Amino acid sequence: MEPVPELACPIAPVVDLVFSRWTTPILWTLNQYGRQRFVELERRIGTITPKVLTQRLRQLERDGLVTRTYHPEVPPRVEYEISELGRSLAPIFHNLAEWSKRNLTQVDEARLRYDGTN
Amino acid sequence: MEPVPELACPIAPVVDLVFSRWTTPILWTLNQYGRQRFVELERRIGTITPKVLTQRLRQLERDGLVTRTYHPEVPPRVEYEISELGRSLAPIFHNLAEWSKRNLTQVDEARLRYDGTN
DNA sequence: GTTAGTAGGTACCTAGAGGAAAGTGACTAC
DNA sequence: GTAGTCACTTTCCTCTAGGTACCTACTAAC
Repeated sequence: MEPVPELACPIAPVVDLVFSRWTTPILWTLNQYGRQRFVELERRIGTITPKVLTQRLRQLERDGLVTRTYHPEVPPRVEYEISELGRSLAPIFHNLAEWSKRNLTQVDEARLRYDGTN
Repeated sequence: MEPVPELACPIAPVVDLVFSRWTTPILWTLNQYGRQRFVELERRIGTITPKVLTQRLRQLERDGLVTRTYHPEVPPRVEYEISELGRSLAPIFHNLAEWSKRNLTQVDEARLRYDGTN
């Protein structure tokens, strides 16, 4: 058995890309509510700070999952939209939501069982 | 674990469950190579430390995604196996691998484009 | 008697992610 | 002339996940 590096797990890159902190709610919100402005995102997600929201949006833009449109008005207006590439993740999100709906109670039960037997 | 502002995002719980740090390679390895011992997991994943591996395995066991079998021999033997519930994630892993294979190059291209225009 | 192997446990420590709060610039409405 | 809006930026600070290193009991084998 040869030691296999962590990259032997072929989904590690996409997990980093899509499921790192805050990126999932951002992508979900953009996918769900369509093109929206910075403050709309901020308010919908609720507890995210502007600094982190900016960081994550820049990263998502760099990765090509989100497109940013700047309107040089006063006050400035910036709109974010999920890209074609980002939208291709929608079925996966849907699968995850389905799995959640079907199996999350089993996780809760397992936890109760585990905590009960100790 | 953390305050739950991401309630607007219905997949946040399952993301915490399945895609938090180290859990994905662990689940993937168990799903790919079947039932195995602690050291086998350790060697296959490569860079994980025993402390963290123990922590994550405990958590996965508590969540019902992994089953642990202890054999009181000398030296002790413990086997880990993915549970039925854990195995139900396999299609999602497969989807992610497919998405990777099909779209990861587009992410790389997007990054080059982004870095090039700045 | 000391080394190796197993499956961890424990104590300590550090890097870095992320939160809080205030600032910015250009303009408008009151 | 002051307050408010927007989309951030900057500075400072905290917290904790994860890494390092060492320890445990038990036995066989050398």
